[in-house]
Amino acid sequence: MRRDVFQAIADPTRREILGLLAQNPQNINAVADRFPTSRVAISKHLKILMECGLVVVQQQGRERICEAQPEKLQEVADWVEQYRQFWNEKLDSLEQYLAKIQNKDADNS
Amino acid sequence: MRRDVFQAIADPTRREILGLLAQNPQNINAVADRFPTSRVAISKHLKILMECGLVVVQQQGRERICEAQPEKLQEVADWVEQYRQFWNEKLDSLEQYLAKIQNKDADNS
DNA sequence: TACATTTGCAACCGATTGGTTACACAAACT
DNA sequence: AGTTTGTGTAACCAATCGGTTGCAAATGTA
Repeated sequence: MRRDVFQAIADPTRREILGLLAQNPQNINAVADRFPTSRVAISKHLKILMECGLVVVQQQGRERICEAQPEKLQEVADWVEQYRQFWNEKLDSLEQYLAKIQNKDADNS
Repeated sequence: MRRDVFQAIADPTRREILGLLAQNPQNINAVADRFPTSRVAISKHLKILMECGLVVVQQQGRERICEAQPEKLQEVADWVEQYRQFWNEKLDSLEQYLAKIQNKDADNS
């Protein structure tokens, strides 16, 4: 089952989990304790995050320490970035428009 | 029904639609013609993109011209950006590590 | 007026999603 | 040795998703 970063971060719980793990790595139960849902549900979310490389796990005895690996978010950043120019241009022309009508207003006053 | 930008861009077809509309605005049938799926399916995707503000529509007679409004991607950019420092730090320490073992290697040669 | 085009909406469908409970099992304490 | 702790897996469930077909309605055009 091929996992996709965009799909992984679509769920707000998974985004929150990534936030927690970025602050400090911790085992699965510790993560699950922070949410109202069951351990199994969180475990499934973690599995998805692992499958797309946003989280890595390190076995330590019976515990599995999960760590955030947000480099994979680069793919998302790149995709968004291609629209940056697009919306900056629109904002620029809006600014020019606003500047123009402000000047006009000043002329009329 | 509250739509969320993260959920909207999770689907590859919707990301592609946004790409098409960023190149040039066009009506719903024109978009649908670019995909192997039915018009209704594309129409549903467009509805989701509209509901979260990534696409705006302008009625023109019987046609509805769809236009990309990628400003809403700022929310995604902001979320990703908060992890930038995190992964830059990791890359930095990797670089330092690589530099270190390279020096060691040079010493040994 | 008759016809073609563009679109929305309702009903349906199979697959996926996010969740649950129940059970199993190895690692670590007492 | 017995018990607690951390985790995986299987079976199930309701809701959502991405897709379909069929029909209706409004706007253009011949």
